[in-house]
Amino acid sequence: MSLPSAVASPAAHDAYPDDLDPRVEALVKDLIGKVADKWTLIILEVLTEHGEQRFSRLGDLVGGISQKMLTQTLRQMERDGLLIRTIHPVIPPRVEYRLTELGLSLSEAFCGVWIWAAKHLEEVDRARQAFDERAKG
Amino acid sequence: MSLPSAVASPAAHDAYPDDLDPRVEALVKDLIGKVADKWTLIILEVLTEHGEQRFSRLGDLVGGISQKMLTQTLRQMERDGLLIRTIHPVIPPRVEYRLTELGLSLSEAFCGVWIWAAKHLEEVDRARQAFDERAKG
DNA sequence: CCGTATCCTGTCCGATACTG
DNA sequence: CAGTATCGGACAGGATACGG
Repeated sequence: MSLPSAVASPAAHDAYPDDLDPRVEALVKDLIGKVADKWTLIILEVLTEHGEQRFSRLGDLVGGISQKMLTQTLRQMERDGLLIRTIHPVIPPRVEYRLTELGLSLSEAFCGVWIWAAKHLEEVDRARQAFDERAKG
Repeated sequence: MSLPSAVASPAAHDAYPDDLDPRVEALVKDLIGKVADKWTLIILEVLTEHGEQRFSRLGDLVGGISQKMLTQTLRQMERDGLLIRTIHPVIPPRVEYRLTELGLSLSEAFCGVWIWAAKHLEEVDRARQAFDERAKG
């Protein structure tokens, strides 16, 4: 996927696609709201990095997620077509999750955000300290 | 910002930066969790597209946000160094918000996600219908 | 092992009213 | 205009127990 090149306008406006239809825009915002969930992001990253995984391993790799939230988030992602759930009829049961093409494409779209977070971690931390200092003094 | 080129590995792993230190990884996940909030995303987009804005106009442009959430989200973003709040000492009071360089860089990182959402809106919708159909039948 | 069901607590978030 | 304060309903999300 190639991003539209930023033009030299006063405020870097045109990096975003202009969806003129306000109804479409509302839908996009709504979709963003669902898909930009913390756990969804992390699961996308884990599955991208480690490939297909079974339920419990996925939970370990994600870290700090309850079984309930893991199930819930995985269901929503499955419903949205981001991943496929495969049940192997063996004992003990074995369920594996893997990204679809759609899921992988979303993961790639989020890639820049992960890089941003890793890169600017300390800068954000400093900003917070400065803010808190000003608020306190 | 240029993304690292995806290498031809089995599952497109290496698009993500590998932060080996688990403590750093935890911090990154935490930061993602805060920054990937729905309202934060939309405010980033609005300020990127329309430039510096005052409080109420911002609320209108965002759409569907309560005054409380707007204030709250703006404060957090200011604390994180994503935007600057300028108070003009006039009557009636006039407060303007504009992105910092940091905020703009985050906005750019999210750009790909907006494009993804706009592009795959219908695909997600179809996936949901198919899923619901299977669940019902 | 992979869930679902239940309970319970905290937090989100809108509505409303009030200040400078 | 741009907030702050407070209330209250809804829901997120953890802990636990149980079922297939």
